[in-house]
Amino acid sequence: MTEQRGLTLAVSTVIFALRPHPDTGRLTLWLPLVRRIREPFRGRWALPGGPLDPGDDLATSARRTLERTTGLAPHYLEQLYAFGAVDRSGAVTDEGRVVSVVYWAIIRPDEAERSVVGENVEWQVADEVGAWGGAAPLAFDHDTVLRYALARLRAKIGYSPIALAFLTEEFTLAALREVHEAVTQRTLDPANFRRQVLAAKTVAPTGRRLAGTAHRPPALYRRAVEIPSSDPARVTVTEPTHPADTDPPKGLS
Amino acid sequence: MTEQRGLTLAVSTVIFALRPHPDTGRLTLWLPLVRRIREPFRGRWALPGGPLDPGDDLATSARRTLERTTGLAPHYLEQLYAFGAVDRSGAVTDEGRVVSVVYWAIIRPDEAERSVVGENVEWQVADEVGAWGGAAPLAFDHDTVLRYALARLRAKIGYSPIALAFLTEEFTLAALREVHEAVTQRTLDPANFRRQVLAAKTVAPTGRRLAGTAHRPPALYRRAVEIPSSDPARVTVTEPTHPADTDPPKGLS
DNA sequence: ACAAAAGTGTTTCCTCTACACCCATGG
DNA sequence: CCATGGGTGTAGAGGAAACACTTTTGT
Repeated sequence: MTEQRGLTLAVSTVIFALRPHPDTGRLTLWLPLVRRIREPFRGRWALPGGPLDPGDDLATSARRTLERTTGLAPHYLEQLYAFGAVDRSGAVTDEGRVVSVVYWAIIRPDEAERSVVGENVEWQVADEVGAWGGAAPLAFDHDTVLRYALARLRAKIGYSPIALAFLTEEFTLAALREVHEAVTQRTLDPANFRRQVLAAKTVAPTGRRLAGTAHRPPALYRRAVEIPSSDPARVTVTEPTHPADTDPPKGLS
Repeated sequence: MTEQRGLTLAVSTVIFALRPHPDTGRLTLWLPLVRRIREPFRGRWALPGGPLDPGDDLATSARRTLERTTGLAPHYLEQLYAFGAVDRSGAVTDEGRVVSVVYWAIIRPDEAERSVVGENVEWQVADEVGAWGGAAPLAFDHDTVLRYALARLRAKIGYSPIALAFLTEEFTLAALREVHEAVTQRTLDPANFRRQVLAAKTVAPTGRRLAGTAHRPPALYRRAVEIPSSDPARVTVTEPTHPADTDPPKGLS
């Protein structure tokens, strides 16, 4: 096969972490954005990323971007989608066309705390970013990308144990519930949530309890399953995946 | 951004259609493969595809491949995954590395009938192809790709109306059930299947009936919904996707 | 009449939901 | 002893699975 002139393959990453909202104090999704210092879209915020190094796998490139912008390694990393519309950089620029393979990642808030925020890197509230968040549009088609990543995260947390990737080794069921509530933006019944989680056997009690809570001390739990990879090369025969996927609920339709 | 030497972006497509199995006569999944006439993997079967034309969108490229190999337009087309392992062509070849964005498609059997089968194109039974089917491995990492596409199709048919893409304008509920049975490889209770499909309101009766059946004439139905696109640019605010997709069953976990 | 599939009814089981209620700790 | 969340119990609604039974055609 011949090389294609005027075509660049880039890898970008949507990096999610949970932090309190600056106004309400409620736990919400944040992500780091990078201010563009060159045309096109100079001055606008964009997802961190860069051209694919020919020596790197796609996921490796995503990890590298993550390390570069936050200094961290992800606790979950999944390919989101390949975006390749001809006009996705606005008009086709002189430098040619860019196809982006986008990944999305989850990092833990305790680690995000000590993340090194570079000069043109800034953490922002996911739902208040870009045109959909009432702010200036992100560069390229990154508004669409971010919305799609949010949709995937919010769908997938419903049928996959990825919520665990937001938590430290030991955690209470209340903390796990707060992750679900923050991501899906709706409150859950603590009693029913507890039963569903325990029935799924994705967590196991450590036997220890959290002290100093001004109420009955809650039991501590740990992960009882590995957070599943959606890498096609690692998927077993019986298990499908997403969902891309995006995966989705139940029944026929 | 600068161009990357030694890196080609290709688009391949997994094209599914349903036909009777040559031995058992039961409805099964088939797909067209292309015999490679050049190194690497000369003589081996491969998924149809080719390098991305800089003037084409990714989906456009997939459609072009489909038209070239079968002469047809798909009734369903969805991006599957971007495969980019450094060594996915075996060793890194002289021509350099190839990253493939893979799509999967559904075409109708009545159309597949009159599909033009070229010299090095052959329709084969999906589950009997490649190393997993007990035959010679497919070229590149196409065994993995095909298995992933099959998993996605089999998962997605459970929660999305894509089964309709295998059928003509008018169809019986038995025909729709046979599509589900052929794809998932398990039999379904006709009574319960009927109720689930009707409750989902994805089909509507045409008022007409199918005659000449050696039994009570079944009612004919038509699609009552568009088969949803999973293109991120077309996804609405409320609906997630896979899916990735691949999406997946219900409940927490 | 009989076979064979269409289509309806019914029972059982299981899960999800809502919400009442008791438990254990800090102040 | 009171407030606060942790944790358990339970009754009702709804859906899925299994399967009996009736309907309508061709032969």
